[in-house]
Amino acid sequence: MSTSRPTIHDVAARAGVSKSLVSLALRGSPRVSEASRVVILDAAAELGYRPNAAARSLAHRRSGTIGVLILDLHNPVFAEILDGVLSEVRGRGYRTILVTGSGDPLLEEEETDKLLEFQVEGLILISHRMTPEVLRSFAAEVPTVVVTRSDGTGPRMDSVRNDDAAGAALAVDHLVDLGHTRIACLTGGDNPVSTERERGYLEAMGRHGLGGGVIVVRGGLTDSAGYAAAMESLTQSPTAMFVANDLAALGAIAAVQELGQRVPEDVSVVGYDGIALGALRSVNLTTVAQPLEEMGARAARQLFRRIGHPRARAQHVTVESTLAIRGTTSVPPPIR
Amino acid sequence: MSTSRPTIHDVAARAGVSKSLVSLALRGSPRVSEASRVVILDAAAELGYRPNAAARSLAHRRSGTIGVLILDLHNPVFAEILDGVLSEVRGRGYRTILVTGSGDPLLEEEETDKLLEFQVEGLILISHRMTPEVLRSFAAEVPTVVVTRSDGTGPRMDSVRNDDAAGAALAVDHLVDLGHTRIACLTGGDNPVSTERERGYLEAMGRHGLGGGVIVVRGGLTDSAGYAAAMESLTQSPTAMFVANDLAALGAIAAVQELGQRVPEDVSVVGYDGIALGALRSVNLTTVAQPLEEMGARAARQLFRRIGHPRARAQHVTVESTLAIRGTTSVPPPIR
DNA sequence: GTGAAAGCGCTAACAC
DNA sequence: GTGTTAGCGCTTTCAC
Repeated sequence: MSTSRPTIHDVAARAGVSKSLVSLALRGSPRVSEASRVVILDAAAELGYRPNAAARSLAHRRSGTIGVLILDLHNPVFAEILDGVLSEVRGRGYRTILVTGSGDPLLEEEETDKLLEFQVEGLILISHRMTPEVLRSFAAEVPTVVVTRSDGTGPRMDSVRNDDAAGAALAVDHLVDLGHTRIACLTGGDNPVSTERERGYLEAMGRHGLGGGVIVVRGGLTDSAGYAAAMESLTQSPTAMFVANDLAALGAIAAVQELGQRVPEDVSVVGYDGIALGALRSVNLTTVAQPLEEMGARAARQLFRRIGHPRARAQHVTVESTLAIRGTTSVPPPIR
Repeated sequence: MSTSRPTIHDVAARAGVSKSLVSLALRGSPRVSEASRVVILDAAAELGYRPNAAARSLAHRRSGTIGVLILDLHNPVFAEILDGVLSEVRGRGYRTILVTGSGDPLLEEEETDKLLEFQVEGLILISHRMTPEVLRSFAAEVPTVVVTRSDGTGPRMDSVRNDDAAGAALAVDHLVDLGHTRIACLTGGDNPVSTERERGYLEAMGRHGLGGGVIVVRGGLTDSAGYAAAMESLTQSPTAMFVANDLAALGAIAAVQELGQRVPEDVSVVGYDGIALGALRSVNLTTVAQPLEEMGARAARQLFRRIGHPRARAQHVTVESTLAIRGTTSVPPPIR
């Protein structure tokens, strides 16, 4: 019954010792005699004793947990970053509490609030959508690392990101190299990451003397948003598309094919992120690939560094993204 | 500073009232005068007071959280089930703690242990891999709902699943209807769900008089496992494949195409799960679709029912899966 | 080695 | 309405 979970007190009674000795024994203190250790551990096992994390956290004044906020469980990109985080966190004896805010700034703030109520000792925010002020107020309370953005700078706040504008330029350069000039940009909407990618596209187009022929269509970061944006962009007959992320790029490919055109023969498509799914031969998506797991692992390492030294200088890491040239890009079709 | 977070005591001092009144005011009790209410709320805001969940949980003797274990963040199927769970949980004033065990029974047990240490009031296990005994021991401590399996039955344990064998039969029937006889089954490995799907395949094949021509290849539940299994199965020239899940089916399609064959003209492919990605036109995967969100929502509802009535009879729900006929299946190629 | 006692931040009677 | 008091389950001095 959850109404009567055995406590340290019950264990002590059964073992015929004091509460404090049980506490010591349970945490493997060397100052406990072998005899009592055995008795206590046996009693605990027989009773099915399970420590109460709330009580421990209260008494110990540290929770031994870190909180992770992720944008959206549907996008595999976050699962891959999270893998990196978890592999670093495990083994340090910390546990992770995971929440999602689904891209809603208010919900995200609420969820992060709850994380702090749990007394997490650190925060990793993966693609959050909160305002800089909100972010700063969290970072003032607890060590914080922001992944995929660097906008919110401030004390006690580190970041890990890639250079989205530079990544976008890689994509555009590749398409221009292939001979494309009518290159559409399907944006990811109003969020810093997408805005940067769009800016990188615009700058690169300008650099190539194509600033007059840009095609920008507002989209989103999901497959269906990519589908819709691609449909809209196709009225302007681009020969190539640079899409805000891989998921949307998959949607864009669907749209192209649905209109009876082929990828890449009629329309080339480049995504962004480098999700594992894109590397599958049936998908074979050309994309700007971020080192996702590494980003997660670095974020976790930075966090523990800061938990150790709360007053350390802010550290902002920019990782290198690379162009993964696969099967969805080729030379443009002959002029029609 | 996390070393000096303001407590209810600080708020009381600043507002010039007692701790208990602060506690009452903060939880919106009507027995607090408007005047003190304002003073207290102001003081709390000025101090940046944030309640300590551990302390509240300890005093209140309920944590207000439920724990969810999911198999794998990489498979979108779990994100979709989780959507259903979260939409039910939110609004009931409960919070959710999410952990993953990555399919490792020991890790899963550890993670679930931690969930219980957090004093979660209920457990939703989505595709766990733990043994029935372990499962039962958890369910004995806390209301538990198992999703996608029903094997572990016992008191205080509900379940939501689909009939995997029946679903597999839908797939085989469809392929046989189209005229296929050389139908391979790419299994998902040694786990109850995959085993059931394989059994359904074998039974359906037998029912159609094809029991002598079964082709079973051991695979897994990831895209790369599907790819490898498909490669292996193709040495036996099947005209159709029933694959353990959608993710693996995507891998299988990649393999078929890589060998220069077309889907569905040369080889038909049927998946299982009904992930949103499969509905995309560029993917257009024929599959046995489970009502994923609904499964999550029902699991949450069952859990709250049981939290309310811990001794209620176990409730095992089987939801209806349907065949989504899309673009990866067609009649077999003419005999070569 | 072991136990008694104080206290972590909060809630919940019960007085006043 | 408001304050006092006694815990919730655990850790942690500090005696012995």
